[in-house]
Order: sequence, then structure tokens, then C-alpha cells
Amino acid sequence: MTDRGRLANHAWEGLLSAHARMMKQFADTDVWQDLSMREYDVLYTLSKCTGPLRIGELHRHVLLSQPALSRMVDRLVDRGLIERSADPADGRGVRLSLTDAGRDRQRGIGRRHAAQVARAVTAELSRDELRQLAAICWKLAGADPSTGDDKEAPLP
Amino acid sequence: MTDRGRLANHAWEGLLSAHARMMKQFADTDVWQDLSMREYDVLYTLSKCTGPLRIGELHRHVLLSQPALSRMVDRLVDRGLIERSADPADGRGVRLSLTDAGRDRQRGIGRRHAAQVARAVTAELSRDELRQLAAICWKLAGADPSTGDDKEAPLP
DNA sequence: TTGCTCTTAATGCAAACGCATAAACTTTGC
DNA sequence: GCAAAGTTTATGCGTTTGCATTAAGAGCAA
Repeated sequence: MTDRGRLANHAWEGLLSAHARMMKQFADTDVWQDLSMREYDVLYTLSKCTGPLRIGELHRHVLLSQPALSRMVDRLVDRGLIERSADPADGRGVRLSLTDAGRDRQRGIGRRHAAQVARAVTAELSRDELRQLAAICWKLAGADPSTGDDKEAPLP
Repeated sequence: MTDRGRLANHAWEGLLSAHARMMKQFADTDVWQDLSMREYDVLYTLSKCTGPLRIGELHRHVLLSQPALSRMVDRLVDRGLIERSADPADGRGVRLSLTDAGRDRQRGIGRRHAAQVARAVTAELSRDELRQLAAICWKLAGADPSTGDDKEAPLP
């Protein structure tokens, strides 16, 4: 392995460790009400996107198998937090959107969670480090940092 | 929320997106043999540490509930990849270590996985970015980047 | 020592997950 | 226009996970 490869592995391991430490820290708090962090992640993803989302789109953002996601959507629909509607342009497709209750729930949890993220992350990193981390991670995520949208196969 | 807080949230969201994208990419490959990525994570953590590890120590590094980890250890012991032994200094404790087969398995998978990490990460980031990412993430992980060991409650 | 609390790991059980596959629909090629 | 191939979401089923609790040893005070 090249030196650069080793450096890449060291950086990736650092990212994994940071992820694990922070996730554990957040999981140990009381902000999630009756949702799991994964369920909140789905609500949050829906809240970020303007229009309704296909399940496949959602699946790109969420670290979960497609069947598991399909059933999680079932449960969230049953609980009145999201809505399934038929896609007029594609009979197979399903369009997902937050209900009003879902949006309220996401906002309530989101406000508290954002505060704890701010506390935990700013406690460790300077403003410059935050900027660098954001720029690098969004690059690694293959997305435009300003919009948060994925970039799919950038044209040459 | 302060401006710095918003920046922290933006950086954290970037880290989550990068994590999700990379994990999906790695999960879609054939390097894991008959292990799940979570099981490999346990073997890898054991391989990094010099001596046997308590289950509680392992639990600090792995994003899994204690009972789930306990049972995963069961299964890995049954499969002959790790060894449980009593802790002479503490009758409740259990000391975990890789068997020879477990070490072989970790190394075989680890080599291929490290190669794919190197490919995926260096494809997106320059050498300077890799260095910055490593330094910042290990800071966020609350650990010394050179050793990878956790720093617990740094003395004032 | 005894009795209490604290810590560590394991267990019962319902919920959630992943894999393989099916069902429903769209698209493609003839 | 129709069959074959591809795409998108859902379902069957065995395995794994998390929550609550238990079991067992450590630590400490009287």
C-alpha cells in the first residue's frame, strides 16, 4: 500500500471513530421522544427536500436495506408522521412526504438535536477546523456542500 | 443558534453523509466473506489492541447495544474466531481475544478492505485534505491520532 | 463478617433487520 | 402491439437488535 493509501485509511478510521463517539453521545440523550435515531433520520431527510421523495431517493440517503426502509415507512405512516401517495408519472412509484404532525415532530426534535450537535462539535473544534471538516466531508459525500444535494455522475 | 453552531451542524451533517455514502459503497463489495461489517468491526478492534479486551472496552468502540454485542461475541466464539476467557482479577469480567483463525480472517478481509478504502478516499481528497481530515476527526473522536487510543477525561 | 450498593455481562422477549423473492409497473426491441 | 427485460416497492422468513431485567461478583461501610 502506498503512503497516501495509509493516510487515507488513517483518516477513514478517524472518521469512523468520531462518528461512533458522537452517535453514542447523542443516543444517550433524551431528545428523541418515541422515535429511534434512524426514524428521525428519515423524517429529517424528508424535511430537507422540497417536494415528495421516492422511496428509492430516500434509500440513497439512509443506511438501511430497501426492505427495512419500506417497512419503516409503513410504521411511520401508521403513526401519522408521513404520507404515502401514488406517483402519477410512475405506477410503481410511491411519493413520500411529511404530514403536519410529522413536520412538527421533526422540528421539535431537530431544534434540540441541533443544539446538542453544536455543543458537542464546537467543544472540540475551532471555527477553521469546522470549515475544513465541512468542506472535506461534503466532498467525500459526493455532494455540493451548499445545497446538500447529491451530485450524480458529474458531467466531464 | 449561533453562527458557529450552524457551521458545526453543517459539518456534522457532512460527516454523516460521507459516512453513509462510503459505508454503502463498501457494503456493496465482496470483501466480507461470511461476516457482516459489524462483525468485522469487532474483529478489527480486537486486532488493534495488544492484550485481551473486556467486553465493556469493546463496547466503547462499537456502535451496538451491550446485549447485542454480548450475543455477537457468543456467535463469534461459536464460529471459532474469538476466545472468551475469565478475567483473573475480576470474576464478573470476560477477556476477549482473537483466535488464530480469527486473526487470519481479520487480516485477509482487512487487506482487501484497506485497499478499497484507499481507493475510494484518495479518489476524492488530496494529500493535504487527508491530513486535515485525519487530524480533525481524531480530535472529534477524543483520541490521540497517532495511537488511536481513547483519551478519557483529560486532566485539567 | 454482614448487608448494602455499584458494576459487569447475560437472558427473555418483542421489535426491527437483511436476504431472497415476488408483485406491479415501465421500458425496450422487434 | 406485444413479449422480454429492467425497475421499483412489498412480502416471507430466519436472524439480529434493543429494552428491560436478572445473575453474579466487586467494593465499601458498619
